[in-house]
Amino acid sequence: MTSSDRYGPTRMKDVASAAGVSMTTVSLVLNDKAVGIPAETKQRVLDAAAALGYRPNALAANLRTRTSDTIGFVSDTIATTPYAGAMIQGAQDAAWKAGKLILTINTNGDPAVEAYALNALLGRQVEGIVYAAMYHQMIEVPAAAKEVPLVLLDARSADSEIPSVVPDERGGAYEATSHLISHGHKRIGFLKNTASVPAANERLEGYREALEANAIAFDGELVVAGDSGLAGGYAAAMALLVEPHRPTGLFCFNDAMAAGAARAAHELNLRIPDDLSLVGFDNLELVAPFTNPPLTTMQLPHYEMGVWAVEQLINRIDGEDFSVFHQRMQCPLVERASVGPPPTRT
Amino acid sequence: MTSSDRYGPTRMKDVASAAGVSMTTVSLVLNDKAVGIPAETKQRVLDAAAALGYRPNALAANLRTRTSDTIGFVSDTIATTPYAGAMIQGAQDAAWKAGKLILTINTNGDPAVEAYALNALLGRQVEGIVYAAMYHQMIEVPAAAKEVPLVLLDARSADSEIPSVVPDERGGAYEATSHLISHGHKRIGFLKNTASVPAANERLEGYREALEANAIAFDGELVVAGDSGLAGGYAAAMALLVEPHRPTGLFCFNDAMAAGAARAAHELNLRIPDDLSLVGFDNLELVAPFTNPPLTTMQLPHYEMGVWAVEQLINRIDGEDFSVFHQRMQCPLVERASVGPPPTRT
DNA sequence: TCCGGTTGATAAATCGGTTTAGTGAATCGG
DNA sequence: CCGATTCACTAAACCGATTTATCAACCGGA
Repeated sequence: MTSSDRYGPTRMKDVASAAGVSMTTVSLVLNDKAVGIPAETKQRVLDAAAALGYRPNALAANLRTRTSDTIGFVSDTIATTPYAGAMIQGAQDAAWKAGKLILTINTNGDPAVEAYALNALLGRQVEGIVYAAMYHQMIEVPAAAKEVPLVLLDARSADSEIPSVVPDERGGAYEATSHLISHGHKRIGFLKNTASVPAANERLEGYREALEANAIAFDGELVVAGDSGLAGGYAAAMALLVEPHRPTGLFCFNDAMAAGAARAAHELNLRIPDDLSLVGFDNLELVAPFTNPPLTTMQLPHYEMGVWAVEQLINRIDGEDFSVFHQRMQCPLVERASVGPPPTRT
Repeated sequence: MTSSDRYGPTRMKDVASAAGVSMTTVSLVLNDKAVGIPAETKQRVLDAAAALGYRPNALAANLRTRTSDTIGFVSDTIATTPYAGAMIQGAQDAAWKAGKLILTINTNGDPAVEAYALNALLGRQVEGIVYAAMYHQMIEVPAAAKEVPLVLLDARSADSEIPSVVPDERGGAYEATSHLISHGHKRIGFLKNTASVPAANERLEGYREALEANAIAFDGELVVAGDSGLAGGYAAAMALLVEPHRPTGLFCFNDAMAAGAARAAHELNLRIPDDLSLVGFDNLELVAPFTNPPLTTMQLPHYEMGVWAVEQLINRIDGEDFSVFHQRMQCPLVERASVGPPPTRT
């Protein structure tokens, strides 16, 4: 019944002949560039397109316009962290708002895969690339990635020309420590982790700065390192809590360590928050709310970072904004029930 | 210095004139379809392509070949569950192996977004669509999605023509219960959740079947419902454990409820696993290993489901396999330390 | 009647590849 | 030595859109 008895989806040509106009007219109408086309013709085109169930072939349009409305999302690892979801969600929401789709690839940290992946993305004419790490780290970006606008997500590069967004670790640590101080704590321990990641050093700095700002002397003995899991937190906390002059508050590198600290406290018959106050970091959605008592902690702004990265990328794609090169995203405090005033006698 | 002094990336035409051959030859060589082309010419083309840093425009190739090497991944929600990562990872790995890229969109459950998203994907000529839910559920698939091969991931549809993969809830529950039975437990409770999702009913069935298979009478009083969080598990377990003839083993709808049950046990001074054995479900990566003691639980095979979905999709795209319509993926038991023999006197 | 300007539209080039249909020269069988 | 293959390669059509350049018809004014 259609004008051409061809197998396959309807093309613009089909719409054109159905409406009795040229392809040019159809294109103009469908893209709202129909400046001099009378409403009657316009409607005829629209009707024909609807009747035929016409769906433009984006590949063809993109080829001609040399665009793709697609951005690449390259990550080293997706599955092994619970943070990934929020970051991707943020990135997608921002992309969606700008009418762009996201091509995702995760490389599992394999440089060969990475090179191949970048080629695949660039071959598909992605307009920009978000390069995401699943925890705050320094990375080296392959040269190929720099062929299009590029933004680093939860990672930084030695190349300062590449915009990046990471959590404000120092600020978060500062606020966490200040939170304890504001409740009256003076002896505050820091459970740091042994790994040498940016987060570790910066959170320690934030802790120190908060003490300093409140005229509390930094005491190296109150900083104990452990591995960043529950066991490490348990061990580190235990070391501090058995001391006679033990701290009344603990700022922990992350929620897992905080959970370990809580376990140590339970074993020592210290009640939380009555005898010991605890602040974690990360706000793990399935951990922090469910410790006993629920853990006060700092939220890692993964969603917001994802949004920022894509927005920034799109600004660069549009050639609008090149000003901000390095964003530190604030980590908000999530108050639950693990912080209270210190016990009256220490 | 190049043959054409044009701005922009090098095209096949450039490679052709650099190598002194036609575009046809270049295309043939680069796509390994060069049947009758002598090695010398082939090498000249390869060298020219390398020298110019030629990267084929996939959009153009795809337009001509009417393919896209792209599949769409539509999900209702990504961020709010910790499972998403593994599913996406599985899907990506399988896609990657087949040389395809994944366009991801999440709709947040909004039907308008969904319709728009499907149009965007189909417009980009995706070869197939994976439709993923973030927990096992029944869904209705928009008609548009059926225009290309389609596979449901962690979801089922009333339309039995659509292949789907979901966890084998019943089998998992059967194995979990059997695990308790094999340790000698006879009075086994089931903490079910109140929501009416497929997982709930099927896990209850698996529990009953395991009892039956081992000649243990089903006792409705040992099944208590609670909300699917920690609080619900706590309340439900408490109700069972204060009874004089309390169960010695508990199969819990999920790990969060199991954690709640553990908390209830602690309060009642019941030791795990000496006084009470516990099996969870989901193997939440940040919960199950860190309860005290670590929780024996059933793993949801998200990665494997992701792989299966894409493999199945690709089979259908290639027109190879249309046989399997509904896959139930086994949930393996993850043994930790929360199950032991029942106490000698109950 | 002729001219300049607007209106409403279109033919054809183009994007960058793939693929079909050939072409001219060399080789081969008889 | 001649027709038939094979070899090595290419010109041109094509995929399905966008965009440029152009055109016919009409209108008002000189």
